Amino acid sequence: MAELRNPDLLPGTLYMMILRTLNQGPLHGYAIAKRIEDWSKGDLQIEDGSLYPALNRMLQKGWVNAEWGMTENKRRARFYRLTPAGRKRLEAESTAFNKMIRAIQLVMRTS
Amino acid sequence: MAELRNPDLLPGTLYMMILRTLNQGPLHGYAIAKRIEDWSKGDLQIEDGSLYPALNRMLQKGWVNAEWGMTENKRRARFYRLTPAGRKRLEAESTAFNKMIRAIQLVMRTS
DNA sequence: AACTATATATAGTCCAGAAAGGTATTTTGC
DNA sequence: GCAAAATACCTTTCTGGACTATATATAGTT
Repeated sequence: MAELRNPDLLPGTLYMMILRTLNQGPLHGYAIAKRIEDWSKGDLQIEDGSLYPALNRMLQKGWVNAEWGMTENKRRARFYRLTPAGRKRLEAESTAFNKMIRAIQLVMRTS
Repeated sequence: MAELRNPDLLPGTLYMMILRTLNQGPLHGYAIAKRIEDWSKGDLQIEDGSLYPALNRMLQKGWVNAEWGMTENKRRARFYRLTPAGRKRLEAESTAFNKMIRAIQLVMRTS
C-alpha cells in the first residue's frame, strides 16, 4: 500500500489564513501560528518550516511588512502587519476560496 | 504588484474528485474531466496535463485500474474503475477534507 | 543544571498542478 | 469535399509550496 502523504494543511490556504490573522492587527510569526492552531482548536498545525518561508514570500509580494520589536514576554520578535495590498489579497483569496469550496462540494455531493 | 496565481483547483483535491466520479461506475479520462466541470457548473476546469498524470499515479497507488474500450461514439478510450482500495481512499479523503474545511472556516470566521 | 516554551531562520527534498507540446479519430459546418 | 471543432489520449518540463531537519538563542521553570 502506498504511503499516505499527510499534509497538515490544505495546500494553497496558508497565505489566506496568515492574512486573516493579521487582519486583527500586527502579530509576530510564532503568534500567527499559535493563533491559527488555537482558532482551529488544534486541527491545523503550522510547521515553522512552512510559516517563515511563507512570511518571507509575502514580504516580497508586498502583502505584509515587518519590523522587529518585543513581545509581552520581553523576547525579540518580528511583527508583521498587513499592507493595503495584503488586505485586498485577503479579500480576493477568501472569495476565491469560498467559491472553490462550493464547487468542490457540488462535485462531492452530486448524485 | 506581484502576479496573482490563479489555480484551477484547490491543490490536494483532484484525487478526491476523480475518485468521486468513479464511485458511480467506470469512466474514461475525458469523461471524468467533463463530469467534474459539469457538476461544478463550469467552475472547476481540469487540465489534461493535470488529469492524466494524476490518473497514472492513482493506477500506481492501486486506487483504480484501467482497461481500453470503446465509448458510445465509437472512440477508443481508457476506462478507469475504482478498486476496493480506491473506495476506501475516497472515504478517507472526503472525511479528512471535510474536517480540514471546517477547521479553515473556523479560522476564517473567528472574530 | 536541565528542560520546556518561546522565537526565528535556512537548506534540502518532494510532489502535485500547470504549461506546452504532440498524436489521432470523428463529427459538424460550409 | 474540406476545414474546423470536438473527442480522446499522452508526455516532458517547470515551478512553487509544504514538509523535514537542523541550527541558534533566551526566558522561565523544576
